[in-house]
Amino acid sequence: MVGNIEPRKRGRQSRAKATEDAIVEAVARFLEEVGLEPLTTNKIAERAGVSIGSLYQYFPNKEAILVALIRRERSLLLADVAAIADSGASPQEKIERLVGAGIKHQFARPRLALALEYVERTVNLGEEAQDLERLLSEAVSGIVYLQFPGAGSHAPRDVVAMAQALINSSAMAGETDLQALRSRITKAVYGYLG
Amino acid sequence: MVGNIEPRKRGRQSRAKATEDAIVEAVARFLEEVGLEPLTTNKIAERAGVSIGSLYQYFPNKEAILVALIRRERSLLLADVAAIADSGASPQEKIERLVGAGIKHQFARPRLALALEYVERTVNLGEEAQDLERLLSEAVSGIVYLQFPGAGSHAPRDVVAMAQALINSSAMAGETDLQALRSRITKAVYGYLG
DNA sequence: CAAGAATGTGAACTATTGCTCAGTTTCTCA
DNA sequence: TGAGAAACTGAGCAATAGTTCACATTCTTG
Repeated sequence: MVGNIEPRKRGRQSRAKATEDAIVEAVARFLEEVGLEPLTTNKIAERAGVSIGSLYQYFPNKEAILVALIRRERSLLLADVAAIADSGASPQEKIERLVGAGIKHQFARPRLALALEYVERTVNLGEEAQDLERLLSEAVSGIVYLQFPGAGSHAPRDVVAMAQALINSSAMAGETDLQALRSRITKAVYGYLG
Repeated sequence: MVGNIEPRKRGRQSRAKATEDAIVEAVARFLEEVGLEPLTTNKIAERAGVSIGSLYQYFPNKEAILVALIRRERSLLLADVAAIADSGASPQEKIERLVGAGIKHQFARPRLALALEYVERTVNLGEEAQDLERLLSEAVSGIVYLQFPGAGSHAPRDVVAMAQALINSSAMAGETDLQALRSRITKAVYGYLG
């Protein structure tokens, strides 16, 4: 299952793009509803409403589809985080918004976010997905050090881990009061950093 | 009446117990060194130095071995946590020790702890493993509310999630200064609760 | 020791996996 | 319109999965 993770063919027609998207989205839904272990290429194709042959026209193997999904999700989050970093808001405001972005992202598809958390550590992300991860990490670090210049070297990593854990825990418990969650996280983060 | 006056013939059980333990431990090592997805019953048997037939004499299927492993690990942690809860220490001291127990547990076998975190959410834990989980959760709740009687209803769950995330993050980054980690976690916990 | 119980063995079966490929359908555009 | 390009199809292949079972070995005990 190790190998090239690039699409075999660059889709030129919109039909191709739609098929590719359908495949990635099918994996997302399967991870949400069933799980990682029973995920097979044939089931992916079936859910996507596509033949198994088509699937392998767009992805060289199963892992590549997971990586594409990770890339898709990470891009969404990165866009929000980058916008916050580049905004003219105060450092404190940026941190607040960062927490909000994390909540929004994970609450959008909680089970998917949880499943991908494991997949990300398991799968060999390609260069592109690793770049996203790096950009994301740098953006967060920048914001954290802006507000807490004296924070330790693992502060950004820890803050992300903490927030992620709190959000997950809350989402899986079915909470809906996101304002309350947001203030709990902010409290924990400032307690840790300040 | 089979009043369970078990003679417990020495040799009769020790060989069987050793085989069962070897199987469970083989899974633990495989999860640490390789991962969940490539885990197969034949590989488990091979690592345990046992035939595949023997494996199925002790466990009805692969999942059951994972559950047995989870039970083993949870029991270790529960023993420590219960001892802390039953000790005569002050509430604050109990919280300190609780954090210490979490660190000790996850740092003992970090990769295993991480892998099991995912498995626990995936696999259907039996009644016995669920009981352990419940007891653990109750013990932690008791300690948390002792020190923070006014804490919200999800405080114990959140504190555990936070601490777990910080420890994981630290362990996977290869940190060794456990005292520093402990104080960081305590800070985050008190920041969140206080 | 003898004999039954407990424990251990591994070839082999079935189902399923990831994946291929020879061929068909649909689209594009001169 | 028709012919080449793009997209799609699905039966089927080799590999591997989980699991079974008929049999061998080792232990316990009268």
